[in-house]
Amino acid sequence: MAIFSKTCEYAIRAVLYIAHKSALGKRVGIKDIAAGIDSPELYLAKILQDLSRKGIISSVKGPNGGFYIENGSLSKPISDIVEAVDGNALFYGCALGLKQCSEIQPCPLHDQFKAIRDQIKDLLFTTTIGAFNQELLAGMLALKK
Amino acid sequence: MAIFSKTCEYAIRAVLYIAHKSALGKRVGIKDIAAGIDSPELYLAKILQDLSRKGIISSVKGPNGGFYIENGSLSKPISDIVEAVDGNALFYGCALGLKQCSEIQPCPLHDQFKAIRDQIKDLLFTTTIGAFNQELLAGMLALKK
DNA sequence: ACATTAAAGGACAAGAATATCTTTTATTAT
DNA sequence: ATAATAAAAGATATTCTTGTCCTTTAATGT
Ligand code: FES
Ligand code: FES
Repeated sequence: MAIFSKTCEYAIRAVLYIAHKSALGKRVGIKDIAAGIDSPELYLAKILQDLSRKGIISSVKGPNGGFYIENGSLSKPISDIVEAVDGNALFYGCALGLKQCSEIQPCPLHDQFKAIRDQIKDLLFTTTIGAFNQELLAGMLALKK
Repeated sequence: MAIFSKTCEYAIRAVLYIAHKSALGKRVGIKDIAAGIDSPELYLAKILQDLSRKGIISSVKGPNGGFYIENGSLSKPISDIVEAVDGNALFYGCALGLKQCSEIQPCPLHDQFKAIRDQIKDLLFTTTIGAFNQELLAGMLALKK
């Protein structure tokens, strides 16, 4: 098992793709994005519809339409995407699936896992959607397989 | 999404349950285990069959039969269970689902994620199945919801 | 030997995640 | 106004995960 669902992996890659194109004032169509991140086009369309409804990305229909990200949204954390798609189990859930993670009745992995989980939170809560724009434009980071 | 599959959560909880009972020389039946870790009995039976085939736990049929763990196996790492059930994507896979995690064509989260992934590996590779036996016997750790 | 017990094995069912297809709605350019 | 474009929406298909049921096999005690 990976750390994110496949849907969430597509979502993050797509949002980062849109973000760096969007920083240039360009809107991008679903075909472009799907090709850019190597994902099934029609499935990705569903995911982006959802992110659009949730206000993480924006879109316009019609000619020259497409997806884009408000400048203000570039400073939103990656965790917003994760939470929208996978929920917050990764941030607050018990590693071993107990109903709730608790200090009082901890599971065997609790102490060590909590430290790791805090770092995952830290990574996702403090890294913004726009953080990689330069490196993405420079081609130093990959979004496709 | 949680960090382990539900199947893997059941597997780890069950193995730890068997381990601490087993340290007392007791074998435990599937009913006992399922009640002890709060899991669907028949599904758990399938999971334990699999772990038994893979040599992580042992079993005997018939009266006074049940599951147990060889003393030697108590020193096996938890990662053996995870790998048997969820594979090794968590240890070696790319956070964003790229075909392979690479230093040369890293995904945006690579640098930071690698550090976290290394800690997950460290936790699971160095923590043994038997490590929690005392605390489990003392009732200081929980395995059920 | 025989009956009883408990896991192993195979088949099936329900649900969720992933993926595709078709129609509708909004926007733009002519 | 009209035609063309592109996302939204709704419906359906496929695959994987999770869960259950039923029969078989192996071990034990009498
Ligand atoms: S109780 Fe399991 S991680 Fe906290
Ligand atoms: S390339 Fe994505 S985690 Fe290494």
